[in-house]
Order: sequence, then structure tokens, then C-alpha cells
Amino acid sequence: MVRWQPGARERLQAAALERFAAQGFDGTTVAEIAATAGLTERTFFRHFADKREVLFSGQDEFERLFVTGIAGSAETDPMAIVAAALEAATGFFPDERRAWSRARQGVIDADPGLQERELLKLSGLAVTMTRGLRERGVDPTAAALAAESGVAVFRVAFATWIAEGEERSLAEVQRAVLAELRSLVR
Amino acid sequence: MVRWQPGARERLQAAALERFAAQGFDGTTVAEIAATAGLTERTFFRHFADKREVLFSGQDEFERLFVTGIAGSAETDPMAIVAAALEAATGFFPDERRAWSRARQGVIDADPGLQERELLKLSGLAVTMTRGLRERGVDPTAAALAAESGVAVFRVAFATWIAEGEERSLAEVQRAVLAELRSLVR
DNA sequence: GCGCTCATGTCAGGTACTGACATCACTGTA
DNA sequence: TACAGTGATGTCAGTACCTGACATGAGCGC
Repeated sequence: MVRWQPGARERLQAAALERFAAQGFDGTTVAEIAATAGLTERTFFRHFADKREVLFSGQDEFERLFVTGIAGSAETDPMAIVAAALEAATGFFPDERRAWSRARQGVIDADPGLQERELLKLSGLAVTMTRGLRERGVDPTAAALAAESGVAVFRVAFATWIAEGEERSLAEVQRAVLAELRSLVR
Repeated sequence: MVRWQPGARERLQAAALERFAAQGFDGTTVAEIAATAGLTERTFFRHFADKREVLFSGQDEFERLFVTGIAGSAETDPMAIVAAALEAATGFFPDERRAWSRARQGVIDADPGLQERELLKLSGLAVTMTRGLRERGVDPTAAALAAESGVAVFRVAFATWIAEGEERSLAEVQRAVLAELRSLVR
């Protein structure tokens, strides 16, 4: 007889997204999420630092794609390196995840507290990319600027990708947005 | 005999900054801030939506400077309009406020929760600027890009302005940062 | 078999935040 | 001058988030 069902963390994340989508973030208690997953509130806080984090855990792997993308690029021009990293990061969002991403973003867009957390994560991504670029020998200011631009491109591309009716892959959308940025800056 | 001392809001803000600087954000309770200001916890929450907001109230006026700066500019080029708005906004940070700004930023930099709130405010500023530019007839994508760049310039300039040993005014620093951005993009 | 590990449960408590109602100096008006 | 209304504050009770300390018991190595 097994004492605990496996996958507690994943069950909590699924239960949270489902409840948030149905009743809103504020209208859902942590105890309720835990109960839906067959666990207790205390266990929830052992897996996630706070109530909001349940929607953002997994970001680490996403950031790692950017880091390895920067480190593995053969380019020397900062924006070209960033473009390679953006390309590598699209692997985190295959088309099968589009519906899930859309639902998750809908929940985030409905709550300022969740938007705060998202901004903090993206800010952390920019910091990480800046560091990676500087380790490649890029000038500090140029590195920060290129990293911020890269994050901006990702944001716009991601929003487009999950928009109703959009059918292109994230990689395709991202290439188009990057091209648009280049023509605007020129 | 007066029933209440005037300036409750300002007293709460001053007490909060002083306590946060001395014991950290987490190490300070709202009840403690209120008591320092000669008030109760309940009154604190009548003036500020939450504990973090006590450090960010006043942002509205700052944003208004950007808006009027955009609306009042005679330029037509998006980045030139943004430059004018940046210039107008420096009025919010005269040299007399440098020490206070430095103390406040030190508190924010020490707490992730406060950084989240700061990012949300800056994101709101970018949204406001984007709207202002679009009302001036600027293309949507160009407006968003120019607004984001403007916020980025402000962030870098502000960080430089409050750095130890810096003596130039915020307006001077900001002009230098903007020039650097222009040369990088070119 | 036997003890160790470790994910989970239980319990008590602190702090952030909110709604409902009370207080009372001040202000305008008859 | 009396008196009703206003509005900032206080009091109190309650909910939800989050944490520390300790208990439980199936699985695993020896």
C-alpha cells in the first residue's frame, strides 16, 4: 500500500491553474488548492515559496535554455547572440503547450499580484542574459541593452503566439518580431 | 484642542522608510510603523492599499510629468518626444532629493517584494507613455518600443544619479545615457 | 528484522489585510 | 447658540497567508 500518490507538485500546479481560472486568484485559498490535489496547505508551502509561485515554478529550465543558447552561439555581434538564444528558448513552448500557456496567461493578466511576479521573473531573465553576454566579452552597457531588447522581443512574440487565431509557431512569430525591431531601429 | 495631528500620510511614509532602513522591510510590522507615526494599524491601511505601497505613493505625480511632457512636446519623431518627456520628468528629482532617493532605493534593492512593486510601477509608466505617444499619432509598435526605451534610459540614469560619488544632476546624467543609447543603436 | 530517510500531516502562532461600527472635533446653518 | 452632519480615526473581530516544531509511517539499505 502506497502512502502517498506521486507527483504532488504537479497535482498542486494543475489544481491551482484550474481553480484560478474558475474563481480567480483572490477567490481561491491555498487550502482549497491543496484539498483539490488531495494534500494539505502545509504541503503546498513546502513545494512553493508562496501562493503565486505555483504558477511560475519551472522558469529555471526556461532560463537555462537562454543561457546555453548564449554560450553556444558562434556569433560575436550582441544582438546576433541574443537572436540565437531566443531561437533556443522556443523549445520550451512547443505548439502543444499553446492552449495551456493561454489559460495560464489569462489568469496572470487578471491579477496585479501575478503580474508583479511575472515582471520580476522577466527582470531576472534580463539580468541572467546580461551576465551571459558579458562573459562572452560584450561591453556592459551593450550587454544590458541587448538583453533588455531580447526580453522585449520575447514578450511581444509570446503575446502574439497565444493570441486568438494565431497559428504560427513561437519560433516563426519571434523571428518576425525581431525583424520588425531591426527595421524600426534602423 | 485638536483631535488629530495633520499630515498623517506623510508621517506614516517617513516612519516606514526610517524603520525599513533600520530593520529591513520584513523585520518591520505595520503596527510598528503606525505606532511610530502615532497612529494605528487600521489607519495605515486606510492611507495605503498594502504595506509595500507606502514606499511608492506619489508615483502618480511623477507619471503626470511624463504625460504632460509628451503632450507638450513640439517634436514629431517618437524618440524625440520621449526625450522631451524624460527631460520634463527630471523635475521630480531635484538634487535635494538625492539622499532621500538613495535611502529609499537601498530599501527596495534589499527586498524582492519591493522590487516586484517597483517593476509593476515602471511597467505602468511604459504603458502610459505608449498611450500618450499613440495619441500623438505614433505607430503602435513604434510607440511601445520608444516608451520601453525611455523607461530603460530613466532606470539607468536614475541608478547612476544615486550612485556613490555622482554629482551631476539627473537631467545631465539622463542626457548622457540617452546619447549613449543613440550611439549604440546607430 | 531494524533503524534511517523523507514526504507528509498536525498544531500553534504571527502578520497582513478587511468589514462593521463607534467616537468626536470641526463646520455650516437655523 | 444649539444642533445635525461630516470625516478622519479608533476598536474589535475575523480571514487568509505563511512558518516553526514536532509527529507519523511506508520504503529502503544493511
